[in-house]
Amino acid sequence: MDQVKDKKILLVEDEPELLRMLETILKRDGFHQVFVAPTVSEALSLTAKCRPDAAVLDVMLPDGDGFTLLGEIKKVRDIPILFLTARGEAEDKILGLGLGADDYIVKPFHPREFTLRLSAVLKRTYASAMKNEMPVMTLPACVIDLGKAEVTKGEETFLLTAKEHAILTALCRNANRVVTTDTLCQCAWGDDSYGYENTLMVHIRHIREKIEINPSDPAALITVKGLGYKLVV
Amino acid sequence: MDQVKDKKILLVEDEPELLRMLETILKRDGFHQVFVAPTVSEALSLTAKCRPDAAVLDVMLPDGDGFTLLGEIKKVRDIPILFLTARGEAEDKILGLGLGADDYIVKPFHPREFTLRLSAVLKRTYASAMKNEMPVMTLPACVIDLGKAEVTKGEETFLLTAKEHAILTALCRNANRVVTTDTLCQCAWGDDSYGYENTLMVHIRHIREKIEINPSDPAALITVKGLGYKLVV
DNA sequence: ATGAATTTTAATGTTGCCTTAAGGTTGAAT
DNA sequence: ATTCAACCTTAAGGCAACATTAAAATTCAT
Repeated sequence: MDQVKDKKILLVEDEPELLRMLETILKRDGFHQVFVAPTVSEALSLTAKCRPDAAVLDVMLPDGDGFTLLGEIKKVRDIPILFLTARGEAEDKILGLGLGADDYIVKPFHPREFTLRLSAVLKRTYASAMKNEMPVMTLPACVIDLGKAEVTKGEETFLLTAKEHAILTALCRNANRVVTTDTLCQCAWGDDSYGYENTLMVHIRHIREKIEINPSDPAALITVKGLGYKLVV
Repeated sequence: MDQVKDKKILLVEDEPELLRMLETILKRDGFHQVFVAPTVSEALSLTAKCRPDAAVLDVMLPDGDGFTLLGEIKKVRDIPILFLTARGEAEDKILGLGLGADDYIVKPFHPREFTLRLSAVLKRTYASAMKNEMPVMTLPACVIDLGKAEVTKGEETFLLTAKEHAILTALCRNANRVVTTDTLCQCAWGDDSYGYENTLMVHIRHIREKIEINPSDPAALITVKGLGYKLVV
């Protein structure tokens, strides 16, 4: 459960070829929550919508430069920021002056160096926060973050309610294994949980609405008739 | 007075030519307390004697490698360490695995990049110590300075009271994650904190009045019904 | 001791989560 | 085909959890 790889990365780069390459590298090295934007304006709206945990910015962008974008992002979210730059291109500006950049990487770069620097920055920033052991589950359709009590599906994130959180926690802890209805009820309502089977069903539906692509044709939260449910990851 | 330049730097490099170059660069860029050692053993004795504030280690050394030296140094002093490495030379080991390196630089490098990275590492490590242990959080609407126990929103600055400070500290330490009501009560009132839930709510309101644009429509201090609160940054 | 600032209590208002319940599907067994 | 059981879906109301406010109690500095 490498928490670093579960962080949401915002990639801002206008050159399509380089963008595709960066995305491929990230995905290959295990980052599965990558959001991309080719312009400053799109980057800002994405930041508001997806709440990334770190951003990688090219210095040169079609509708502005990375420095001002950094300022805008930092105003909204205090996340670590990594710059992409050509050799000699304002290197001292980036790290030296207090612009707020956390690191920068010089083009052309070794693919691994990219993810290494990103991981290092994330580790520094979130080291203390990552001690907490609430798991992050990655499904094909979404990411379930029990610590944040939220699930991110595509570009929207939903908050989990108390019951949903309790039920999903039980399912995540037993990922890929069937959890009986009784067990789930106990997790959500305590020992005296008889009579909540119907209510459980409603909550299952609500959870499916948040984690499934098509809630009526579940692919992750599978019901096993007569037994209970299982979360397939 | 630039504190960073006053820090003591330990340089461990066996190749005389490169060593001289590094020393020159450091001196030229204002670092005036530079200690050098060509071997692991000498580096260790120097560490004990001079108590450096940061170390720059070559990966390859005549009587051992930089990794084990890192371990030895970290055992004695918890200082930031920067690695010198040739391209491709065990790059992933250095940053990827939690070896404790704070940064690394690939040979051959731009002279200025060297001091920039070193400065950045020093700033990161000692920035909080130079001011105060307490973190500063930047939210869209305000800046929370726990060290000063104040929050600045627009043009006005509010002081935090003791309870507000305790609660906000717990929330900041767990930024973006849900903190249960119980935990918050414990942080503010100690172990025997049952019965303060209502009081907590009042304090939450007061905090919101200081950190939110519209305290009645919170954007940063979010309540997660049935679970607790989370501070979204 | 006095007054201001902080914390707590308590009473009332509000919200949206949880639950209920009614009707619909599905699939297996007869 | 019919029956039955298990599960699904939906919407609406109740109620617990949270919000809000003001005033009382406490603390603290002067």
